[in-house]
Amino acid sequence: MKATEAVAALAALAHENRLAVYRMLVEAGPGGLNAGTIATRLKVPPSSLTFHLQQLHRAGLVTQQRNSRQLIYAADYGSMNGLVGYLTENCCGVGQAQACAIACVPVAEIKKSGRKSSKAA
Amino acid sequence: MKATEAVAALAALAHENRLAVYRMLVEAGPGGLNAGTIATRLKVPPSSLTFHLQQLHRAGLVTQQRNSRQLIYAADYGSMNGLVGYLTENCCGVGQAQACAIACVPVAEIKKSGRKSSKAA
DNA sequence: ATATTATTTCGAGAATACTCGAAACGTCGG
DNA sequence: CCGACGTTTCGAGTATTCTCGAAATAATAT
Repeated sequence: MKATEAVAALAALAHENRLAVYRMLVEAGPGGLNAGTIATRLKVPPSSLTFHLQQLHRAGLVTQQRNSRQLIYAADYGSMNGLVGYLTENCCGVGQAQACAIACVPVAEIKKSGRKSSKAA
Repeated sequence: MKATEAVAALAALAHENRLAVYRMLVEAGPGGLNAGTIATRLKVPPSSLTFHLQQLHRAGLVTQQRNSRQLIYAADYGSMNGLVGYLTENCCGVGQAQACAIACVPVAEIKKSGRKSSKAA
């Protein structure tokens, strides 16, 4: 992932409504949701929602697919993982990742062993 | 982590220079770097860099500490992990995370088993 | 005290992003 | 074909962010 792409993805997520949309889609799973459903749930005017969905789509974070009259949006998990990987790349230096392995994305660890018991931030 | 905090963190990272600063600090490790070093490496005017460092600091992504004349900035790994966790929360629904576990943040998996062989995004 | 270094604050112009109503566009049912 | 539905495009006003030189602040050395 290039820096430009990462910036685009982060900018796309850096807005209250868009972040809410994205998380809604992440939770919704591969089936996604249609635009109207999202607009209703978030109480955002259709034209505003389109604006935000386009930002997410252009950034590659969500996919768009037509189902007859409806447009289905779904989270693109690959790009999400790419972004997370980009942020944590070379954490604590290239050869010494072990030095602070606990600090560098222990999310998966937490998810595997226990529940969400340690809210880091 | 609240939505407002996440938006602030994402907005802080959603800029070419700031993302470069942040990744530089993530790679630098807990020791951090002083402002001047960052400004020199990125070829950004001091006043501009301060503006960006403040954004990162206010968002809680980096810590600030004075060392005599120099100000040392370091990545706050806890907040980074919190942000990543927030993005991937409830992936594919609360009770059915297993359904698409591979899609939901396999970053740690990749880091553990092999090298960076599969560039997701 | 004075100079030197490291960094921040101030300020104002330039650029970019956000909101949302009205109108247009694709799709389906009758 | 025509109406209804779901969604997007257009446009203009409003708000926010970015940039960076000049001046101010903090810390140290002579």
